[in-house]
Amino acid sequence: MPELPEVEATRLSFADRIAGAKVLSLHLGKSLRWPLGCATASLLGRNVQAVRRRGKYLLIDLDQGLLLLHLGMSGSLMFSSELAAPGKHDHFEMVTTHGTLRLNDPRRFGAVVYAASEEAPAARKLLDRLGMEPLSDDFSLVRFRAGLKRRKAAIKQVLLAGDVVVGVGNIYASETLFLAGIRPTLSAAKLTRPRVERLHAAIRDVLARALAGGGSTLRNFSSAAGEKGHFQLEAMVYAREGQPCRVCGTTIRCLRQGQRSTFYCAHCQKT
DNA sequence: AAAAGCCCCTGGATGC
DNA sequence: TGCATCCAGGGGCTTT
Repeated sequence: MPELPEVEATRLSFADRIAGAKVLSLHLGKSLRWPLGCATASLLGRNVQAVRRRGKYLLIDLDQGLLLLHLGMSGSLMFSSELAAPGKHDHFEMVTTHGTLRLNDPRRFGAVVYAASEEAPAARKLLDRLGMEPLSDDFSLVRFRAGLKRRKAAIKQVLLAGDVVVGVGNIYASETLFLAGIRPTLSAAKLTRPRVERLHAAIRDVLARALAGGGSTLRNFSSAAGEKGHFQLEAMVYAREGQPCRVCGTTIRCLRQGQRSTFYCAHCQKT
């Protein structure tokens, strides 16, 4: 479910409401990807100061230390003062004076990790490798181009890896490459300047539009306030194998790159 | 340093 | 209806 727009929409849906809250209890059930990294009791009484995002990680700042939270493939958050009883896949719960934050994650690829600070090893291990934020000013054309220049791997996989630019998941990787008219298998280093320009614009455009639409995706999504997104952007290629390209009618193809599906139009994305 | 594979886990869809 | 197989929006870790 969550690529950058969904993670950001999730953040926006509860950041203001939880800010200033005091932690009353904290519970990590069936283990997620890693252990929390501290005793839950040690977090009681701390205050939530803000919720930030870095890549697909949510950073919950406490007055001392922070929680890093990742939704993985199937995670979603709810924040409310009136939640129903926890279900089978609710693996993390933090009760605060402003409401209860709960992580539901069937596949358990998600994570909740405590770090004493953003410079602590527990945080750096996860954050250090992350590339530029696509919706921020530091995602400049010049830096994007420089980042791609030193990568010989296929552009689709470089986008997905997240060390040049973060937040582009498997759906948006296919979609942005279609919009930019670039073949997913092309080496990142070999992209011509105009192609890099088009890709740069496509990434910003698609992610910004998805976010503006309430952070919904091409599939299901609801924010931590339980609101569905209203993203009406239709997939041009994703999951459309065998169907006609919406632009030229050519049959959309699917290929495997690094154990993930890639969809593209061989006519609109010639090289 | 970079790239390629592997793996974590559950559920839904599909096919026999 | 039951069972096996395949696939899924992520990403850290280990091996080349």
